Amino acid sequence: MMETIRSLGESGADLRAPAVEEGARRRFDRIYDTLRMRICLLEYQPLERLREEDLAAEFKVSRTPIRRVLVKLEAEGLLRSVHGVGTFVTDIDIRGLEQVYQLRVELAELIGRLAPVKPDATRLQAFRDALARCEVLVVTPEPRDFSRLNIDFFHLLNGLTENGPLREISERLYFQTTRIWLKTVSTLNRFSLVLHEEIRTFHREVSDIVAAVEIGDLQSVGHIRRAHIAMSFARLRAYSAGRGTGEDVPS
Amino acid sequence: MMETIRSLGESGADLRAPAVEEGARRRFDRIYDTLRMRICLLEYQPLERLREEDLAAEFKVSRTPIRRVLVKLEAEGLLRSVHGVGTFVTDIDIRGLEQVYQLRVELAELIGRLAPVKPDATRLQAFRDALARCEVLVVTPEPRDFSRLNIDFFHLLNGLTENGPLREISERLYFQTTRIWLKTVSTLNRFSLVLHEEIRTFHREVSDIVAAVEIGDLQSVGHIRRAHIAMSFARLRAYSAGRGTGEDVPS
DNA sequence: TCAGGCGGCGTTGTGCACAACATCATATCA
DNA sequence: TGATATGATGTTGTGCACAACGCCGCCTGA
Repeated sequence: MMETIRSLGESGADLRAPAVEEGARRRFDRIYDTLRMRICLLEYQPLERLREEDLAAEFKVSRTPIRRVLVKLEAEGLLRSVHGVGTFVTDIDIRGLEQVYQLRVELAELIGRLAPVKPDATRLQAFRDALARCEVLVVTPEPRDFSRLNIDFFHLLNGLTENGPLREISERLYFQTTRIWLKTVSTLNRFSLVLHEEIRTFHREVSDIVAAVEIGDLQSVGHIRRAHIAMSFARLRAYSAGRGTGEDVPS
Repeated sequence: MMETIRSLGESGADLRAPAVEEGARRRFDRIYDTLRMRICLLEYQPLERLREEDLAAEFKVSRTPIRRVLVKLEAEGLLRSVHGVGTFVTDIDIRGLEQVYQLRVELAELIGRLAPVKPDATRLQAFRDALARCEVLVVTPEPRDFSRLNIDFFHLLNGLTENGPLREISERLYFQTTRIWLKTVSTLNRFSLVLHEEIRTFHREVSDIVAAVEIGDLQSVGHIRRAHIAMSFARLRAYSAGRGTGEDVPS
């Protein structure tokens, strides 16, 4: 979409500068991606306050372009600015989280049904690489690497549909939920135990999905994913219900 | 969601000023809603250029708050700013439009399945009012009134689910498609004929849906709506395929 | 006659100073 | 002592001047 506008002047200008100097749009995207990733990886925790001036100093720009990024992140539902008070990372209660998960469950199935793309050799190899990374994680659990693999794997799956709007929406909802999931799990006192279990579960999911991708059955990919997202939320709810009890945990 | 943040300082401040003077956020929303409605009603046509300074003059503010609104509209996919050139209303080709429609078809059914709300007396009356407005339109077709009724009826339907994220996404996709639909139809030389037919079709849809709402069968509402959205796109595609031929049209 | 460069013009992007606003500590009075 | 007003302080929102950028007409040379 938007081909007509893109042809107005971007196609020739994007490749002019090799990689070193960046235009306004490139800088904007860079800051936006950085901040969104920080929010998603809990470097900025929910309810944490961000100061425009600090960000401006860090990225070596004035407040103005920072504010542009913050406005977009606010439109995506990740931030909330309050005049005279501050800009805060949003939080979602269990009820709101359930709504987002319900939607993600349905959307997961759509990826296999709406404009699925037959994965080429490169993409297939990327899936196998993800599976390999997953197997490493099972042996040596690491929260941060797990989060990154989770994000990367999500993007791989998202690339299985050519429906652009579906991709955008799935990505948005994913970024909304994964950080809350991570936050809830990381505050458990059984954290390392739960993490290990979650990684093993994730490993099973990746195995199943990669197997389905190998034979080109994208519909099954959707069904597998749907089931895992639903179960993931069910476990999350169970975790937060029994939060802090630490029942039958040795250490 | 975001209860914790809302309690930081908004709840008390919103009701302090009765209605006459407006804070920053209120002004922002007003300008945003105005521009979005203009885009949706084709007051700003696709590919049309908007000048920040003109908008600033019209709304009696500087370019700064205008730019905030434009950034948000760009994030929603309705605008596209190009440095040194201008800000343009986006256009969607038939392929992109099909993707959005495919998604809307699926989402329509979800409204009846995810957190449906039993409509109260007030809401029910609103549905009956919409049906009445529709019956007036069948007699006296009017493009603008039809667009408004279409938007209002969409919001009524969207209110039938309590799933906030689903509402947001449906609304976003609706605003993306309805203006392209209107643009395509209005450029036909059989315009008035097609409009009349579309209004009659819409009248049948509203009748069916209101009947389903009356007996509280929201699942059926979703199914009816799904069918009508799909057929609407099929007709749209047929229109643009036979655009300008004017076959078997008397006048 | 035409190809290529170059400079004016209009638009969006940026930096900076100040206004508007919310919060909190302090003072002041009953 | 307590409650209320009030100013200090820090934050986001706004206005304005200028920079960066793209487009287009003109000019120059072959």
